[in-house]
Amino acid sequence: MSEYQALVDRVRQHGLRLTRQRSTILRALYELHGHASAEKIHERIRSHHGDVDLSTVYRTLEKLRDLRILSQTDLGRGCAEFEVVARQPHHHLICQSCGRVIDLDHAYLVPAEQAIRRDFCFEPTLDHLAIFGLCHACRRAEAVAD
Amino acid sequence: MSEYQALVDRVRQHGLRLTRQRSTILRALYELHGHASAEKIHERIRSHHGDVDLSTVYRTLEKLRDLRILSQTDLGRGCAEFEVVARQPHHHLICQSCGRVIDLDHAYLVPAEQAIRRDFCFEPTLDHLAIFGLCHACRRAEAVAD
DNA sequence: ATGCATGCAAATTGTTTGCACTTCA
DNA sequence: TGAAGTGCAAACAATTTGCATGCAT
Repeated sequence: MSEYQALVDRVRQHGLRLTRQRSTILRALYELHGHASAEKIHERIRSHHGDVDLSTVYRTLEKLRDLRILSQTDLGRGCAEFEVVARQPHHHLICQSCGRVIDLDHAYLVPAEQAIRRDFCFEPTLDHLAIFGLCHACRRAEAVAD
Repeated sequence: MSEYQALVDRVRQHGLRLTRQRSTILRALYELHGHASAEKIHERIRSHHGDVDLSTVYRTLEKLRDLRILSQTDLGRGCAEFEVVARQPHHHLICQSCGRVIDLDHAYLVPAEQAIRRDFCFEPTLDHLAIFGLCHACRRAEAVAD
């Protein structure tokens, strides 16, 4: 079963109706693999599939996020970014200076995650964290400038 | 020397002009201790001090953030929140269901921070992280509902 | 005095909403 | 059939910008 099919099935299982718009949005999301803003998804659909109203895109993304089929993250680009929730959570290091995005394996956060769960009975949604900072290159550049 | 005076000095040290607006914004920020949105700061100023244009508030906050005098965080309330950077970093657990905010000591993130620095030569700005999830009470409520 | 800062008003951007119409289950 | 979903246009809210004027250094 394709990954796309699996997505469609999950939507169905939650009792959502499978409309043309929804399957198109899922397809676009799958094709864009990686994060995508509502706007980007909308564009992709306009250029590769039929058309779906932007407000429908927003409504659908919100619904899928609530069902935890998608994760929503703020990558510091001034808009929400969505992604299909992976079996394996993954995170991002975002350089505040050059904008570079580095993938970060979930293993780095497991200790913190466990401690938080243990000490606060708080279940963190750590499937897609954004950590801002300075990358190697920009750190250097800044050191020189000082 | 008061904390407020220290703030003013830091602004000066960075070569910024100390205008009436800027010192008012710093004062409001100090008085509000804790996070505050541009809007909230603006309101505080209107009710307790003279008046400063909202756009000036935005411009100032941006500048102070760039100088790392302030930290900017997205606490999921649909607007940016600012806070004077503390000597001691601190973080927040935010319940996606009820909106409750729980303080999280920096110690929880030290291992991750060190590993990231070591493995990626990436300097994370971990002075104010927001971790979303479900608090104890909401976890329970959800378990019952299922 | 000069250039950084401000106020004002208008523009932008991302997102949400009301409502009549459509469509899937 | 009936509730859930959609398109459209309009409303919103947060933030940004252009430009003439003002003030700290």
